[in-house]
Amino acid sequence: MSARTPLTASETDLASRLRLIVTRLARRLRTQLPGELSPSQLATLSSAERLGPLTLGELSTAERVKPPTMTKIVACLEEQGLVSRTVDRSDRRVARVEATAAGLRFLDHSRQQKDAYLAERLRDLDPDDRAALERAAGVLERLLEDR
Amino acid sequence: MSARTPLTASETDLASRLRLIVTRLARRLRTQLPGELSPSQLATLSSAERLGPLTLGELSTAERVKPPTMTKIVACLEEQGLVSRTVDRSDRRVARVEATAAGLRFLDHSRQQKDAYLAERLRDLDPDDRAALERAAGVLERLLEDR
DNA sequence: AGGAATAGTTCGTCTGGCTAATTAGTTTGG
DNA sequence: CCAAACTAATTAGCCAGACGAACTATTCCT
Repeated sequence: MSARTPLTASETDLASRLRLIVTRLARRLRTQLPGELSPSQLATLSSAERLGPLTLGELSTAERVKPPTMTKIVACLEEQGLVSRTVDRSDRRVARVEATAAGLRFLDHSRQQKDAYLAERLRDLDPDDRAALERAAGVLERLLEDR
Repeated sequence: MSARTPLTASETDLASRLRLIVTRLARRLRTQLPGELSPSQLATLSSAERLGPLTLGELSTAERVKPPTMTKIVACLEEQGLVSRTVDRSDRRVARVEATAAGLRFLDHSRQQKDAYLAERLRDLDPDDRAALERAAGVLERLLEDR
């Protein structure tokens, strides 16, 4: 976490370009879909799907949210039938949260909508611009992997 | 805005990879720096800098926020000495908001911090991975332009 | 068995956004 | 030329989402 040697100008320059791009594009994707679920509800639903059945505690650390908040988020998702809770049989303190079929449908639909926005713009690119994005996507995916 | 021909699988696939990358990275950048200014305060300060002296009304449309909200945001920034307000001489209803020297320093500092997170990770990449990102940055910048 | 630890919830509060109504200043039609 | 209509900003009151502290229920440990 500590700096080893000072960062070069080209390093910080690329970093700040990427930061601007990422934050602006994310904002645009977010505002694209004034969904019926709050951002953290949607994110929680998505985590529940990606990471399989999770306890409330696991969900709250994954979403970087405090336990009381997660309690409310999950309660709301459950009311709408998008997730189900099942108490662990061997430890009845914990409850596992899982996306329901309706939850999966909802996620799928909302992703399609968001993807459509991007895809619509991507289709206008010439092949080697697109290839550049494919390449960068791989690099960034690896970069996001290791913590 | 309407679809011309159905999107191909590779188009939507790249779109959804990019969407995931962008939303996750944005989230990480956001939570990275639990700054002393709220997101919209920071964004407002930044707009005030980028777009020169702006009226409250202009700021509130730029930030997609309602006028009363902008009143509060600006009041808070002014209290901290990061922006200044000057009433228009010819129309005394409007007030123009401008970043002060302290505001500029603050922005500069906070940008450096945010960039540091990314830059730290970018420095571990081999040259052609970095080149791929440079290339992609250009493509995405253009893509964000036309809207 | 009984105390410490753990998962989740409840309660009260704070923050940041909104709408509706208000104030102050400007423009315009009769 | 002045009253009505309009406009910029503010004030007041409300709501949603997040938080910390305290509480309940359950399990673990000796």
